[in-house]
Amino acid sequence: MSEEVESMSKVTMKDVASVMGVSVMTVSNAFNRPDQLSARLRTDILARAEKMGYAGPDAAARQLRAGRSNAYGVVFAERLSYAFDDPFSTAWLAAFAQVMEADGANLLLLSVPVGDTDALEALRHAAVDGVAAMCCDLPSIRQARQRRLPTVVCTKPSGAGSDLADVDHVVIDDHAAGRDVGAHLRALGHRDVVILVEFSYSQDGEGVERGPEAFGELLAHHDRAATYHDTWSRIRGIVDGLDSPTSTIVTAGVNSRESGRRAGGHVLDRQHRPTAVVAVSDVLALGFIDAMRHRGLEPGRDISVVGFDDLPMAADAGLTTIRQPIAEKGRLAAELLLDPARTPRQIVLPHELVVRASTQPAPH
Amino acid sequence: MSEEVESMSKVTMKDVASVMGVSVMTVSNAFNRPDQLSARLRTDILARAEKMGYAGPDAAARQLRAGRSNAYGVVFAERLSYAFDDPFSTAWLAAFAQVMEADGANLLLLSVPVGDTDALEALRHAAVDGVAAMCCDLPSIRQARQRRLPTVVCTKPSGAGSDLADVDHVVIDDHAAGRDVGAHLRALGHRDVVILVEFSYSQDGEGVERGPEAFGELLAHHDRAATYHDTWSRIRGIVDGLDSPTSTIVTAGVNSRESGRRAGGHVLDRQHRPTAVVAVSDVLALGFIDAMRHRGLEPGRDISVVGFDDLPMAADAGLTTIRQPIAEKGRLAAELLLDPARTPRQIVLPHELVVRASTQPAPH
DNA sequence: TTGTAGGCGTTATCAA
DNA sequence: TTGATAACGCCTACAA
Repeated sequence: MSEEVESMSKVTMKDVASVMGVSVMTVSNAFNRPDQLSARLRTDILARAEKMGYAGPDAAARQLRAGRSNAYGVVFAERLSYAFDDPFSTAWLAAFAQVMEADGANLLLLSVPVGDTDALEALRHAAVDGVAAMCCDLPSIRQARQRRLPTVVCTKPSGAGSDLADVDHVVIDDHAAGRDVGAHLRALGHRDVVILVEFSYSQDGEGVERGPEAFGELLAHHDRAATYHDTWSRIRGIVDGLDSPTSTIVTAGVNSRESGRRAGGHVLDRQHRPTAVVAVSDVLALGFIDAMRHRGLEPGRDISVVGFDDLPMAADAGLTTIRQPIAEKGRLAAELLLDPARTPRQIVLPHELVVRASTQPAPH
Repeated sequence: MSEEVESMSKVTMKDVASVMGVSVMTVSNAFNRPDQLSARLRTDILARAEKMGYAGPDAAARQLRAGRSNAYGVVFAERLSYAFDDPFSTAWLAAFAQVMEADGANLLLLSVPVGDTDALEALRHAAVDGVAAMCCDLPSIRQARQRRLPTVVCTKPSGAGSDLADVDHVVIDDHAAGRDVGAHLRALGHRDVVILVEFSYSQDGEGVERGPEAFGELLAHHDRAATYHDTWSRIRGIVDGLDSPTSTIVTAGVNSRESGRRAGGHVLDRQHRPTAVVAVSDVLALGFIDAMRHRGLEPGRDISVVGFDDLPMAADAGLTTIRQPIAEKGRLAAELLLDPARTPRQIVLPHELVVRASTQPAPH
């Protein structure tokens, strides 16, 4: 029915303008400035544009002209499916999104797995006005900063890379939090502690244990690590707080309940059981508790268990944990991004040890 | 230290080129085509660019030039925090993201609440190569199509808007699913059924009831509705399956467990309790079960309960429900977007009534 | 109320 | 291996 169907190529403002016998500017105004032309003309132009198959002002061209995209990137070191599955992640995102949304800004989710150079390239090509990193590796942060984009991270890249010392951040003092946990367990008399961590240290597979003898090496690695800075700091803190070198580190592979359950199995089925287990996240800790219950063991009574984060389900499970203001982290990160003038831009939020039934005095 | 600090304005390729005494093209190649120039020159250019504060090729300009953004939009009719909180939503997103990720594409999350014209504008300005709508209102779909973007929806805009009849989609037959539920309950002898829905019909507040007399009006409304098409179809199906006009519709306000709990309270505390309750989502159904348990009632024994979706937690709760392939929906939506040639482009996936302990024969 | 000129920063093409 | 030119599609000035 439409007379002027363009047989090929994209219909542009110029086409619409020439067909209508008006200037390009008038067409532009018809779309963006209704007050700049007669209602009648505007209606005609819009109708004709529609009929011609004009798609409306091109977003990329408009962004180039405007110098901004109205979108903010969120970088994950993990696959995006993790971002949607993990309770910490979704809570952070919800808070971050709420602030962005209120400002009419959109979210661009970017997955940049450690070592994935293509993804790092994609980060370079993403049209965003700023970047927030909930958890990410050093190269991502460097990439974002090299692009001169406002950049906020939510775990501090401590130790490694002095070039990142001045990056904007919203964090907690993970080392102090770890120390609180260690001290708590020590006060309860625990001397034999397993630390359950999510990542794979070097080539360690799931369930691999590292005894005290490896701690020096581990902590040295900490300073060079490209990611997991919060976890490393926590571990260091836990060890400091325990003030005893008899802890063991067990790697779970990934940060999930299922993973914690499996790694927990390894820990529970070995000959010598610890009196306490600290997981570097609630999710892992809850998985460990699953493993305990599966074997008829009761957290607190048989083995004390501690997590990190204080997710809602931690309370339900009676899990002793470190509470950190997850939503506040997301909210502030978004606000720092939206308002470059806002200060301070390096924020350390308070954490709190929440003692519940899962930690009890060590036996004997 | 850097000699050539530009005092103001943005450093561009041209600046770098002139300082280096090479052409703009060479600088461009230094960034994008390492093989097009000597390694030596490339290194020099990159180093100088860095020192000059050049941010790297501008993403918007590059996208304009390339004609694509490598990002796909996901439109929600809800606030983004809902997208991260709701289990159905996160499951769909995880699957959708997985496919996109594998293709190196990014996700742009767009919240377009019903009636929010600004957000609709934002959708027009978003630089994306395609749009998927997990749940969204008609105007959003129209906007996306008007932009001539590949568009896929995951709930069919049935009835309303014949202009949308040919939109690509990945759906289930919600009406048939509803009918299965209705028939199941009817076979069990249930004649007095409450349908718990998430949205607010016209100005109805939370817990407002609509008796059979309003059904005609409700279903007529269905055909004009701008959103919630799946829910409307389900309701219509349930009523058809029950084959009796004695059902009542109760609105919960939003689709959340908490909301289902509260609306469930209204239903349970009224004088006349139904023998069965069908919620249009598992989340609502689980909330209703919470409300029952809170009053010492047992699902199935005291009141039969049915949900929709078959989330993992539905199985744990022994909830009879309609299983739909959530991840498959997300995966296929992404694949349709990424491959415009893929057929068929209107997919109806199978659903299945999963009968569990929460539905039992009606008393007496 | 409408039109004209110019540039936003890149990159494909083709020539040298 | 490198360079000049010409779009890409739009919108801010400013002029009429």
